[in-house]
Amino acid sequence: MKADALRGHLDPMILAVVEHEPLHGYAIMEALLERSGGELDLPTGTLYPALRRLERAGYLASEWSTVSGRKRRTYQLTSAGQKMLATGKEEWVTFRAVVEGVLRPGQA
Amino acid sequence: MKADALRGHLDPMILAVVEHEPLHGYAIMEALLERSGGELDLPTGTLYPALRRLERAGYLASEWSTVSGRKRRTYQLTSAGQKMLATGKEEWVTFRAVVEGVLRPGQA
DNA sequence: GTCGATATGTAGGTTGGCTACATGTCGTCT
DNA sequence: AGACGACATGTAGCCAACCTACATATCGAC
Repeated sequence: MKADALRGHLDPMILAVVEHEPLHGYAIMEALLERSGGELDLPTGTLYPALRRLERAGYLASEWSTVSGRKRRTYQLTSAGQKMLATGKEEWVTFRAVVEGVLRPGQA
Repeated sequence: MKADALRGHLDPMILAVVEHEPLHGYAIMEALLERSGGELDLPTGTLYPALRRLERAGYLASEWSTVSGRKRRTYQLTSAGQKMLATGKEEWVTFRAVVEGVLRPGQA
């Protein structure tokens, strides 16, 4: 998968994995990897700046903790984040329709 | 639809509309608009540089003509472009699976 | 003779995902 | 003891591509 393909689609994906349970960065990485069937292996230079961006925008809130000697920053969805996620899901459906209308991926 | 969403997906879409008939830039714009149900209205500052990029990369070949006093540059798919288009379609299917695996767009 | 559709193009800004680097803990194996 | 891999977080700087805004020109209709 090309790198640029993610542009503009990563944010809702991150919000989606913390929708039902707060997770820390590393766990978010693992969740994305698992939910994508091993395809989405984000470098830390992508994930951590994205998390800070989403927090600065008010879609996530974070809290530090220490688990067995390791520091964790756990993120949870805010209510603004919940709205953003809903919007993102709708936009994805539109986007998919646009691409498939043009691409007709089933056709040779 | 957010601007960045297109990133990395536009190239195969352009190749797709000239797959079966060569078209000039303006006609490509209209074809994209029509196939996307009016959603994909590309600014010229996006389309024309993209066409030149695709030609420079060897996926399109162009030819000038004049139709009722107006100059047109008509693009057609090369064999490399055909391969690229096929690859692009496959990558789209993968990408869609990744996003939907993470997003679960049907769920509230 | 003005305006909208047709037609093509460039310059420059922005942005977000990437590479590469930096730091530190913990458990396991040898 | 110490080396190594998994766990855990982060920054600096690069770059591609999509965008806004601008520039140019023809044609038909009003």
